[in-house]
Amino acid sequence: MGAEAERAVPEAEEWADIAPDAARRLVGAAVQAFAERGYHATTTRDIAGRAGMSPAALYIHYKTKEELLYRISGIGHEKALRIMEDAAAAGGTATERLSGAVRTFVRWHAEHHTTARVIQYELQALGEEHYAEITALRRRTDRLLRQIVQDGVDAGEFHVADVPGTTLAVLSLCVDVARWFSADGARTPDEVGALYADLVLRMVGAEWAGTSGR
Amino acid sequence: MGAEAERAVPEAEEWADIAPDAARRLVGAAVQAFAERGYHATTTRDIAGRAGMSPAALYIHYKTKEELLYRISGIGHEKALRIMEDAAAAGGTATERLSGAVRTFVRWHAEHHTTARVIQYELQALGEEHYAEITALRRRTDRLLRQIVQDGVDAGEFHVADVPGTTLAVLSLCVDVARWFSADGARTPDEVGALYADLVLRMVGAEWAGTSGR
DNA sequence: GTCTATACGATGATAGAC
DNA sequence: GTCTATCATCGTATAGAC
Repeated sequence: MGAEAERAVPEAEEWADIAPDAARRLVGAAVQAFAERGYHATTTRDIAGRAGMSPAALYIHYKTKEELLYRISGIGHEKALRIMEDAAAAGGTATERLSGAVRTFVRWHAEHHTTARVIQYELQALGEEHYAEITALRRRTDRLLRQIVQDGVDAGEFHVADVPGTTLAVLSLCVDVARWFSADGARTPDEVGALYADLVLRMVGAEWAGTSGR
Repeated sequence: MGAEAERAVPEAEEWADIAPDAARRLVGAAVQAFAERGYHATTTRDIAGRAGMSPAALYIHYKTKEELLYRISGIGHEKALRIMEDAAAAGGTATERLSGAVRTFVRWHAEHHTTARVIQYELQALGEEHYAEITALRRRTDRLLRQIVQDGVDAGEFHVADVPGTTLAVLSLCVDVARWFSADGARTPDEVGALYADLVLRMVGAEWAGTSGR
């Protein structure tokens, strides 16, 4: 990476691989608008306007408004899944893997809260087929996390009575960061990630959990 | 309560104090529609249709579609606040009060997940003034929960490094139940409430937390 | 209070010039 | 590829009869 590109806005490089330039600008504009007002409250005119184009220009690059949401959702969910995959495949104890997974997953949801808010809370606006496709990605993420928790239980590191229920709660907790996180809030994405990793280790009854608060 | 009124649908009595009958039916229809599709994707025609009325009939009872959301949001948030107030005012240790608060709060969000989904996830559709009013109710709920946590820390029952952050996480966790809970899922509202009460006690490092899983 | 009919602005999407 | 102009439709809300 060139040292001169300091990227004040994380979103700037988030869609770097989308070409041409106009298509990328449209995605960026749509993410912002969808996150602010919601999919249905956002007009194609608004999206095009933010991208510096006429309303018609949008349809050169995307067939419908829904396709725009679908693209955003796909890329976002693949990124979230990748994070979970990497954490699950990492070495170390279940405790270390769970801690890493939560820290990274939460940090991404905080850092990219605009994108995350769209992919997590505008799902229902997807068409039926697209919705099913995205749901499959979500289930894979859930399975990976559940396996880490199960590994910890099997190894005697965690103490969890209801593994699926606890996993669901953990995922719900982490995802919901996208809803309340604000860039000008009191906490950095790093700090939230660290806090949440600690909280989740407590939730699963990890042996050494809670040390930091004791 | 009469033994013959078995209420298969919890929503049926949720708006019991709204009169006249048509206004109540409209609120019920709006809650269902808003929860299913979201506020902006719901048309006034849809709401009126579900309530068995013509589109115009809606405007006899509510000035705008937004007012309908505002009424729903107000009643729902007041109920949620009441739950938290009762739990905070209850006797017993901080551990008992936190456990009770979470169990009841979560049970309500599961049992009334349709209403809860609307009041928690369609907030942004409110007008500016209404939004501010509702936000005030939300802040009171947050303060009450935070005080319980702080009490537990002060009493040495809890071990929490970051009280506001942990409280935020707990509230986020509990509220998000409304998003994923389904009446035909594997768990009853009671079960979810019990699970979450346990998880939250672990999150705050309550002295005896985690017993059930160990 | 409810209905039918309708005003009227906004919206997703397209046509055709450049 | 982008723009201007425009279409067809939908959506909120109102008017006026009953």
